Amino acid sequence: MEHQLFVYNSLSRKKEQFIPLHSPAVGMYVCGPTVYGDPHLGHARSAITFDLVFRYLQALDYKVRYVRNITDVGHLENDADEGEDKIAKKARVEEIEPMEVVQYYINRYHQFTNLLGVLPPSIEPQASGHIIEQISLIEKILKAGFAYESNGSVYFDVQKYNQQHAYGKLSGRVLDDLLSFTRELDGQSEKHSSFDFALWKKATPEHLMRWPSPWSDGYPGWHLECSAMSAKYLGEEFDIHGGGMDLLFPHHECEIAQTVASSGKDAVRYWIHNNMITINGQKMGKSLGNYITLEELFSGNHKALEKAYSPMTVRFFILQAHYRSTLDFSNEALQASEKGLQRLFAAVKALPTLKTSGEKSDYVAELRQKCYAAMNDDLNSPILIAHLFDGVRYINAVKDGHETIHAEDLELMKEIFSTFVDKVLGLKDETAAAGDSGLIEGLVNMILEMRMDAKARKDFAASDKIRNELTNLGIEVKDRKDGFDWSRK
RNA sequence: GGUCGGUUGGCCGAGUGGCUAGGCAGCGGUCUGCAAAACCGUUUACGGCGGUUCGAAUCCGCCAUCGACCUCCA
Repeated sequence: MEHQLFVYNSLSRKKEQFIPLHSPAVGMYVCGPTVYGDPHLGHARSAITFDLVFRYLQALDYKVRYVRNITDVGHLENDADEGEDKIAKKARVEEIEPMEVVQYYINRYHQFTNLLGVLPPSIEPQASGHIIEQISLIEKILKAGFAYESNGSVYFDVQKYNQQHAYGKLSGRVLDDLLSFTRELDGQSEKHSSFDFALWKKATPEHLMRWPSPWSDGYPGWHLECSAMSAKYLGEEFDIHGGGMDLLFPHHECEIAQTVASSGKDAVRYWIHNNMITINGQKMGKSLGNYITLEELFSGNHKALEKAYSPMTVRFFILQAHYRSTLDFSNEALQASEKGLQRLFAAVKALPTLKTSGEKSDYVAELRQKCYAAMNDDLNSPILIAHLFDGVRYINAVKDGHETIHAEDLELMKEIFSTFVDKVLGLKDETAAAGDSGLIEGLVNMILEMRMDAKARKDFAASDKIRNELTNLGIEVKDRKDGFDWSRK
């Protein structure tokens, strides 16, 4: 590979050069949503972060198998492996089948991530479709002696595991410290220790989602699906595992323990975690009740929203921050992104119309290098965007005749914008996309030509009337020295 | 209490031992019948206190403060 990509590995807490196990093939597993609620801004950040990784790896000519799971079973409502399954609860409350809940929210998730320009993963496995794999993994862990059965349920024996391996190495935790601070078990629990976690849970009689197993009719523990499905589709060892930072502990820590316990080795080479979205400095989350769903965001129908924000505005807003930083939500920030994105696309639209002349310059080639350098440095999309805005300034200067661009440089500039704006950042011009745009374009151009004639006659009453009418129809007109530009709002 | 991470100009948000991202907003100007856009210029920030250094916002220490995780959360 021509470029040296460095990514921050949560395990080593350092930026490391990314070297795939089997280049040019890359295996990436990302924790997807638990489908019991509408997707919100936090889901968008995770989806977009790993979409960026997916896209950039492909731009570097890697062949990526991107697996993103759907959690549709086993994710419990409360702590200590004692609560109700989230999806089962939703189904009970709404008096529908659990799988109806699952399907509904999968559809919603796909609908909204699609609007956000998130590419579908290569494989999107569901936990409920991989019960056999999960049971077989439990058997391996039992056989290796790192789990025990208790009243029809199976638990992972964290303390035993910790005697031979380092439990907590991903999140920087020390088991003894954890144990000394945690509350005592009440003696009723099936677990030997509070940090043991469920691999298999025996279903209560009223529990709807249940499968037969050697231990009981029941269902798998939440952490298990990722270990089982990543191994199935990416092998015992693979390159990247991603997810939100809030999954680092205990979810990913447990995954590591399960994998090491069953196979004796670590599966994941690079752990990548995206940071949270905050609102008024506080994490946006379901449990805090301060989250904004994507539907609300796109419609503006939420008390915290001054207006609706388009999917691309949201995507751009998220990409303007580095994925490992918290990103604070505010109307002001979203509106700044909205304006900035318009400026970016105005330049993209101007690009094919630029007149070429003058000498070749190093500027464009250097710009291209800077863009790659930004992405190679732990996928620094905000720096990439800053460089692209440099390019925007240059494009505008050429457009206004203050600067010249050689034909070869123009081609290179087009390539840069196509690669980075379209392919890597995945930004699409929403205003341009319409099925009948050909007809509309023709009509608007015709009307604006007539307005030009009116202007030439100094009939400003007519020309202003045309402009006002078009503005009312959502078409913004911008006069130029030698003609006009227009765009749909 | 433990672990980790922030604290940057009006707002968002990068980065860095010396060359002072970027976006948005503001101000002044160019252009324009007007408007918008664009362009040019402009406002020069890094929580506090010490230390290291020729030089620190960037490294170290202490303090303050905010947050994340330690229960489910992207």
